[in-house]
Parts: sequence; structure tokens; C-alpha cells
Amino acid sequence: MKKTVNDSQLKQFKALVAKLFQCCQERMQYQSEKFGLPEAELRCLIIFGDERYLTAKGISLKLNVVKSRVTKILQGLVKKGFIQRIQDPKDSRITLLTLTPEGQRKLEEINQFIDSIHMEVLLNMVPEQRRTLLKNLDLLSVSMEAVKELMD
Amino acid sequence: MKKTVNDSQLKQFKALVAKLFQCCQERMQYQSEKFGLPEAELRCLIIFGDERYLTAKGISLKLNVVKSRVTKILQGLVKKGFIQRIQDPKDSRITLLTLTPEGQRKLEEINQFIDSIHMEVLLNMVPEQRRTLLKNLDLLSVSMEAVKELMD
DNA sequence: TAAAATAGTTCATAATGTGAACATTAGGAG
DNA sequence: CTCCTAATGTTCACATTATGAACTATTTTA
Repeated sequence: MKKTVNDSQLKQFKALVAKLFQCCQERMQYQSEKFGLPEAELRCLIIFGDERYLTAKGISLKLNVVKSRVTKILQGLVKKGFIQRIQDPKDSRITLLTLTPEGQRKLEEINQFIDSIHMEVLLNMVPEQRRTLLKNLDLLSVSMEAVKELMD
Repeated sequence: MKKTVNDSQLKQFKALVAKLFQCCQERMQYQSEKFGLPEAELRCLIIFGDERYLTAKGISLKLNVVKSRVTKILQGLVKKGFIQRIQDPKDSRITLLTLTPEGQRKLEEINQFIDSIHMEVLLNMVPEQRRTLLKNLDLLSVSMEAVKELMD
């Protein structure tokens, strides 16, 4: 039989998770304004940090939205000159998406801001705290991943 | 002069925050489906956990949306019979919002689910881990709050 | 080679949210 | 008491975010 968790711990935990969630949301909104891009387009740009070329399908998976939504987002980014389409030479169904030089500059600017925010948070702690925090967040994320089983 | 943070720590931290953020989002979506309510209406119901009566203005502040949006959300919840409007006897500009009995049942059901999810996450750890996790999350949330200064 | 699968677009629709204009009511300055 | 201002909410027009079905055009595969 599983031992039950302290009630006040549960309450505190819920409040903390909610607060972190809200902080992230507010940061997203702020970034959207700061960089003059709708949130969806911003998220789309950011995932180009990982790979040089992406397909609409791949973007759809990474952003967790349906493909028709990706079409719309890409329209915006192409019109603004941040992303360009390239035909895949091997499969003409596929359009490869890649950052333009301007898009690369923009992304770099965005990533610098994001890094500075995260860096600042970490700098608010002493090295020992940072290490335990990261360990704990890792533990938490594994646990939250596991709990997804309850959602089927 | 501030000492700089390890680069791989920064990367790890960014990834963990992003993952937690996504988990929260996915849970919201799931709850919306599970309880047959749009996300905004669900969020609105949940804030009635704190107080018995709320005004449209108060809801606007708690949900962090403009008042016209609140009007819309309340229309849905009133039509579904979860919330009722009561005239404030002292100030007839104000409409007080309160849960109907059906709304209370619904909210209880929702809160039970939310609690069970959070409980499950905590139960994945030993008590010692729980304590340090909460301490660290608290530290993190304070720090993230402080960093909001960078966003003005 | 015909049928099934894959990649993307278009379109209709819904949810989420903002901001301006408006009506109503409360409250304070003269 | 009256007029001006502030506060509360609604309505409307618009933008953004997102889904799902239908469609086109290309592979793949059976």
C-alpha cells in the first residue's frame, strides 16, 4: 500500500507548478512582443536551433500542431523573409524549410535573450544550489512524464 | 564580477523548463477534453476554489485576460449551468459570480483529478526527495519572479 | 500498374484573446 | 444637489491559434 503524501506538501506543489507555468507563459508573451512575431511563429523559429532543414511534417510534430496549422505559420515566416522553401531533390512531395540569413540573425537574437533569462535565473543561486536544482528538475520531469499514463 | 554558469548546465536547464512547460500544457488540453469544457472555462472554474464570490473584474485579474474576454467565458459557464449571476446589493454596477451546486460538483471532480495527478508525481519520489524538490522549486520560482525585471 | 500511403494546401469552423465604444451606476467637488 | 469622473460590464470588430475534412500531387508497394 502506497503511503499518502502530506496534504500541505500537495498544495504547495500545485501552487509552485502553477506559478512556474505562468512564468513561462508570460515570458512567451513578452518575447512575442519584443521580437514582433506571433507566438506560434516564434516557437517555429526556435525549433530551427536543432536542425538545419525541417519539413512541414517535422515542424508539425515538434510544435505539436496539425499540418494545416504549420502551413499557416510558414506563410507568415516566409512572407517576413525568415524562412525559405527548397524542393527536396529526392522526393518532390517534400518541401524543405530552412532559415534565411535574416532568419538566422533573428533566431540568434532570440536565443541570446532566452539564454540571458535562464542564465540570470541560475545566477541567482550558488553553484551547489544549481546542481541540486537541476538534479531535482530532472527527477520531476521524469516523474511528470511517467504520470502521463494516467491520461489515456 | 559575476561568475558565469557552465554552458551545459544552461542547456540542460532550458530543456528541463521547456519540458515541464509542455507537460503542463498537455495536461491542460487533456483536462479540457476529459471534462468537456474549453480550456478558458476550465481555468475560470478552477479559480473559484479560492473564493465563494468573484466579480468579473476579479476573474479578469486572476485569469490575466481583458474583461471583454471574461464576459464571453462567463456566458459559456452560465449557459452550461455551472455559474450563476447575483446582483451586488451595495453596488448595482457589480455582478457577483458564484458556483451553482452543479458547478460545485464539477469543480470538485476537476480538483480531484488535478490532485491525483500531482499526488502521483510526488509519490514517485521518496519523502526526502520530495522535501528537497519543494525547496528547490520554491527557490526557482522566487528566482524566476525576480528575473521578470528584465522584461519591461 | 493499380491501390494505398505520404506531404502539403485550402477552406470552413471554433476557441482564445485584445481594444474601442458604449451604457449604467457610484461617488466626490463645487 | 448637480456635474464630472471613475468603475463595472457588455457589445462589436478584429487578430491569432488551432482543428479537421477535402483535395492535389507525388511516392511506394503489393
